Amino acid sequence: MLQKVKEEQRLRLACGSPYCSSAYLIVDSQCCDQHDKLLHIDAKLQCEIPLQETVPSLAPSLSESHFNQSGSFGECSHSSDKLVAGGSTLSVVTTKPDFSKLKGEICLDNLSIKELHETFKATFGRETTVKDKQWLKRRISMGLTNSCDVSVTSFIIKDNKLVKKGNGEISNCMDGSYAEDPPIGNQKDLPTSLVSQLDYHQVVPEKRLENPNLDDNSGSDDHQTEQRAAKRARKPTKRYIEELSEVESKESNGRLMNLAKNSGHGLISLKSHVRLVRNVPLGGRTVVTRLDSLGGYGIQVPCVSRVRRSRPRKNFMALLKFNPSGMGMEATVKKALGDHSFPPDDGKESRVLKASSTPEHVHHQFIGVPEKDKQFSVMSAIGLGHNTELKCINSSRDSDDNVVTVPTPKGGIRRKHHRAWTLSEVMKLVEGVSRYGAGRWSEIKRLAFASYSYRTSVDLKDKWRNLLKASLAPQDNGMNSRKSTGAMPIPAPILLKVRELAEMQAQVLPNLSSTKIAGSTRKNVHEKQTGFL
DNA sequence: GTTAGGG
DNA sequence: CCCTAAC
Repeated sequence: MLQKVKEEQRLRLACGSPYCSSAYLIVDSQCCDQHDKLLHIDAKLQCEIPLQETVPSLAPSLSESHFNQSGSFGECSHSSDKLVAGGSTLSVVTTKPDFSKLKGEICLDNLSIKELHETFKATFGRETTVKDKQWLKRRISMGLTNSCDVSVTSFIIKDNKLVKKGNGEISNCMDGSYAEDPPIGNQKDLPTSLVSQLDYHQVVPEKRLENPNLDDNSGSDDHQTEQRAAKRARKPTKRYIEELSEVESKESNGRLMNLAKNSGHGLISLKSHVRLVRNVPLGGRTVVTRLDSLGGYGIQVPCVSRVRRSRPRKNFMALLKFNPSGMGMEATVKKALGDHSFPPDDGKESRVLKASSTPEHVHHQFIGVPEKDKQFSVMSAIGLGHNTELKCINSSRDSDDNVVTVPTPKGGIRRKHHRAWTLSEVMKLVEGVSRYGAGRWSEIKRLAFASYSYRTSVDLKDKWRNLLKASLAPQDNGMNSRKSTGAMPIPAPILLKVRELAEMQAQVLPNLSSTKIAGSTRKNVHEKQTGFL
């Protein structure tokens, strides 16, 4: 009897976990209806509550439970339809569930807890003290499949290997489970509403099924502890924080609306799992920390309000470079630079005042539409066969390394503006790749891009990646795509060369030791090189 | 420090 | 272009 009580405690605690995992739970326990029943109790209690739009990843603050990190709710909830097939027993709403038939593991596996522990250890490399087979099995399954979606599949653990069972076996096991105890109620048409209510649980986190008499939550603690240990702690990246903050701000708005809507339905407070803890001004930037259940940890992560970094027009450099009368802009550029009076970075004032100063500062003010049109016409007039000509124009202006950087809170620096790749840069890159090979980015940077100090090797690599992508993508009409993207289109011949090079590189790279290339290929390279030299 | 890959 | 892991 004591065993039963213990079992029930654990189940209740488990089911009292965030409701976002309810659907998951209920599906997962198709073969063992323990969670099922309790969940149905929950569902019954929630019957009065109107349906709400679901808000994913909204978990109650109380329970940074292990289910939170099992995966996104959306991922798990898609299997809610399984509920229909599972044959729920909603009628069991008041009495204790009959755990007597839970003893036999029905279909998942036949391992004892001890064996499960061993498997767990083999999977996660550590011991566990959890005695909940359901939990153990799920953990192992998730660990072995790297997925939270074990609910839709049944598993057998054999010799530390995971064997997926087909759906047919699942239904078999359900037969075994439910046939003994035919559901009393009319469960077939229930699930629709039940599922909806389970969804709704997300926005009603406070409504819990908790029995004060069964306050021993050791099992739950165990679960949480194990779960925490199973997943490595990872400091959230700045981007994560930023983007999450963005989402949260939206979500909180929606939540407030929900709160207002529900105020008449006897609901207790809607406690969000995100609580702003304090505001700390930091370097002129307001940093808000909050309590977040990141990966199941109740830790505080900084929460910054994200300011969209606006980007200047992409093809500005190209436009400037291709402007035949571009020299006329120098005066205005200088003036603008003076007006902006930005701090000179590492003693490059002299360069700033040179004619080839960064135009990013001023392009909003000084670039007009007529110029743009003129430049496009110039480009098309030059055509693709006059690369050398383009290069002459560009190389005289591309040698500025006057990159505007902004310090990041972390101490690093970050370039402030996007700098469009010019055609000549692209050609240099292609040439460099053909000469030194894709992957030797630092070489290419040092030798072919010596004068382009604002292009890092990473930039080269990224650009090459994009070129590759562009070369493989179907080439459409240049005019249309140019207008839509705003970026300078890559001429087809260059894309062709990129593709050829990529093809070549794929063959060359595996045989890294051979410096010399096969005759035909080498000839090909030479042709490309002469084309750009 | 470089490179590869994801964001 | 940024960031990170991995080398």
